[in-house]
This record gives sequence, C-alpha cells and structure tokens, in this order.
Amino acid sequence: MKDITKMSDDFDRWYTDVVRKAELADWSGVRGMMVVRPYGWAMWEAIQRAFDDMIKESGHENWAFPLLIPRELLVKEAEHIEGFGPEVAWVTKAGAAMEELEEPLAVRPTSETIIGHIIRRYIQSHRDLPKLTNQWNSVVRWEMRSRLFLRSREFWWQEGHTFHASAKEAIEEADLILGYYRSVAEDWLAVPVLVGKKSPAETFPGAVHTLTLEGLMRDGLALQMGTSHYFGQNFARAYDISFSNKDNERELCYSTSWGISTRMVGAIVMAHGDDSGLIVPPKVAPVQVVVVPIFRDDASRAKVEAFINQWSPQLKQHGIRFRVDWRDERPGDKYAHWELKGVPLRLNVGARDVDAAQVELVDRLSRERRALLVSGIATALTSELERFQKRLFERAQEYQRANTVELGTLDEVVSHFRSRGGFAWVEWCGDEAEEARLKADSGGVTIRTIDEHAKPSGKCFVCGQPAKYRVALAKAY
RNA sequence: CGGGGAGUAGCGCAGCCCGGUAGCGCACUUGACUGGGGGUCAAGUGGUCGCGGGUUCAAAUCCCGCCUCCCCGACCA
Repeated sequence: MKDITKMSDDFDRWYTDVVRKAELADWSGVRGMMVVRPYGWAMWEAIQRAFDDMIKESGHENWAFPLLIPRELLVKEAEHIEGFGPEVAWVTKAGAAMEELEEPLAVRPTSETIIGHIIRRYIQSHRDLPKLTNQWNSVVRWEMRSRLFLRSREFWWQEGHTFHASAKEAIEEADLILGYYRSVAEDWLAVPVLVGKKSPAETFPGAVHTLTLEGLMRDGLALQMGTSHYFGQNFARAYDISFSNKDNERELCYSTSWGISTRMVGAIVMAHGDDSGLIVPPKVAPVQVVVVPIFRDDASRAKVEAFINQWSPQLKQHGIRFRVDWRDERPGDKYAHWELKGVPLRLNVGARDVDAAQVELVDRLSRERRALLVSGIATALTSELERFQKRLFERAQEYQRANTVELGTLDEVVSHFRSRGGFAWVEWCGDEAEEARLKADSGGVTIRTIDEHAKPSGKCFVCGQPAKYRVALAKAY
C-alpha cells in the first residue's frame, strides 16, 4: 500500500504500481491478456454510459457482430489487411482432436470487414441510409509488448461503423463523433485534448482520413485517446456495399468508423495521478465521496453511526456515489487507501463533529481540511464535486499550456525533445519523407495531429519551403 | 520478434554454486490494548518451490523442453 514508486523516480513503474494497487487491472497469466477489475471496469462503464447516451441521441444503434472473421473477408481491402496483418490472431484448429480448419478464422482486430460484408444485406435503397451501427466488444491484436490499459493483446472498446449516401454526410459523421470524443475526454475525464487530422503516415489502414484526439500525460508523452475515420468509398468498393440513389442509379456507400477503448482508463491514471496514487474525475469516479467514521468504542461508534445515518440518505437521493468505510482499520490507513484509489472527496466524521453537527471535508487535490455543516450537505457536496471536476480540468489545461511550445526548425525540434516532453507546434510542407526523417532524427517524435483550422504562412520546419500545415509534434505512447 | 534478467506462501525476497526436514520480512487470522494521517503486544494459518520430462537411493537445488513476468530495442488503439 505504501510502496508505490515515486512518479519522479520511474514513471512507468509508478503507473504499473498505481494500476495494480488501486485495483484497476492486473495481468492474467496469459501473455498480454489483461484482467480489468471492478474498480477499473466501473470507470469504463461510466465512460460507456456517457458515450452511449451521446450516440443514441443522434440515432445510432448497437449491434453485435461476430468475433471470428473468415480469411477471405479480411483480406479484401488491400491497405487494411496490410496494416493489420502483422497483429492478427488466427483460429486454425477446433475440437478435442484439434482438427485443422479448412479456412482459418481471424479473431477480429477490428470489424470493418465483417460488418461491411454483413451490412450490405440491409442496404438496398437510399431510404435505408444512413445506417448508423455501433458495437461494444473486445478485440484482439497480437502485440509484442504490453502495458496495462495502454497496450494489451485484448482490449475493450466500442467500434462504430456508419454508412451514408453522400461523402459530405459521412465526413460530417466522422466530425460529429470526434466532437463526442472530445466531450468524453474533456467534460468527463477532465483531460484536455488536441483534436485534428492525422498525417498520411498515421492514417488508419484503408481510410481517406483519420481524425484523432491527443492528450498529454504527466510524463510529457502524448496519448492517442480515440480516432474517427472517414473511408470514402474504399470499404464499400471492397465489400460491394451499394444502394439505389434517388435517380435509381447504383452507387457505392460512403462509410466511417470510430473507436475509443479502455485505454481511456489509462489516460485517467496518467493525466491526473500523483505520488499518492490516482485522482479520479468525479463524473467517472466509482466512489465520489467516502466517509471515514472515527470512533474508539462501541458507544462512540454508535453515536457516529447514528449521525451519519441522519444525513447520508440525502446523498443517495442527490445521486452522489458514496461509501461509508466501516472496515476495522485505523483512520490513517483508510485515508491512504482512498487517496490511492483517487476518491475526490473524503468526509472524516468523529464525535467532535457530531457535537458540532458538521463533518470534516478533505479533497484529493488540495488535501485541505475544512468543516462542512450537515445542514444542506448533499447540495454542498454536489457543488463541491462539480468544482472538483472543473479544478481538475483546469489543472490539466495549465499543465498542457506549460508544456506546449512553438518551434521553427528540425534542429530546434531535436534539441527541444532531447530534454523535454510535451507538444511542439511547427509548420510543415506535407512531405512524407520528411515525416520519417523527423522520427529518425529526433528519436521518436511524431506528428500527432494537424490543426485543420490554421492557415500557415511560414516555412516548413524541415525543408524551408512554404508550409501547408500547422502540426503538433510529440513523443507518444 | 531480437538482446538481457527473473519465476520459492497474497506481496517482497533468502536458500540453488556444493542434491538430503522449505525459511525470513510484510500481509492475513484470533485476542488484548489502541483509534482525528499509514499502531503495539501475543498466539496462529498459509507452499503441487512456474509446468512437463530426465539424472539420482534422494531434486527448489543438476540436465532438456515449454510457459509466464520484468528491462532494453524494432512494430502498435
């Protein structure tokens, strides 16, 4: 409990310590396969609810598509299979005798191919469009190196797949979802993000363009927190997904796909945590308020318990997720325990407080203690939670601001990232060879996103020719 | 997937070189004292020594194969 590695000593160990000791997740014993424990899964459930509500509101429907994909289907879209080929796991045998299958089945690394193949049945007319599908599932990618939540061979996500009658509508769909993702990251997780387009080198295999959101973690590395892809007619062509348009002509659909994953939970850890453990944004916190009763004998325990019972039902009525920690531990242990778990607000309640009709409120960010009268406590805590959410976001914003710079040349970029992390904005001509050179020369700095709204007026940071794009650079997970 | 290290109680480790009763700290259980920031004392529980095979009278220890984990690199939501 006490022995989490200090963040400043070794960020990676700190991360692993926090994830495991705060009981978010664990390794399973099968290489790269993670166990998400209830406390971590509860955060994912909060994210799921938030995003699911958003997409339902705009007419999306949840489906369940198959786990296994025939090889012939997977390989139809050339770029797609080229991109995913190296990390696909195959089922080649079945039954007690392990008989060889006639056709190997891929365990889905993502479902564009199988959904494309299936959805074409349900699309005949422009009246069947748009078809807005989503599924909550897990996928398998045969990664060589794994980290809890950030890179495991199986991970949980949602994958949305939509089909439209026009390019414009599909492009708007990808934009709409990106906006939802931004809201999940900023409004729910309190992690400020850069949003924009990926460079060609980082674009999803088979996509026309990929939109991304990039958060900044406390070790200065960027984390891709979600992507939304516009496919044009690429997948519709490969899987023959067409419809009769208003002029009764056959036309290929325009499609999109988009996903956010349990990686989001890793982002919460790395964007907000400190040497004492997690700090969980109230909106996704499994426990928002923890009550630590303080007593020394049966009589004082009864007194404190009766007091807590007076006002705690109000918290429930106000929808506050709270817990009273009656475990037989000392208060100091409980404080440390709930700090490790990142619970935003703690109420210490002892006999003195009972007499004063108040509780002692301690928040996870400042750790300051102050008295809070129990009259109107639920309303007060609700606004404290809102304020906590806001403070956490502002703190992360300030961190992002303090770790974002503007640079002019490749030399500056290389030397800057030798000693620091964070984001660096530069202007770029768009040449892909230069993007590769950036990565090689700088030891892994990549273009995280392109600012779609900026109109560059300067020179490319690599070649000095007139720039076309303003791009954010960072080292990333 | 390359290079290095490791697997012995829930966690951290010693024992292995030189084969012969499986140990230590923390945690856990019970009790007493204690209780507003990580307690004290006492008595206890807990082990297919990662898995499979081999050598041997005898294997945690020696040999072979496999699995898993950690660190460093190349690839990645």
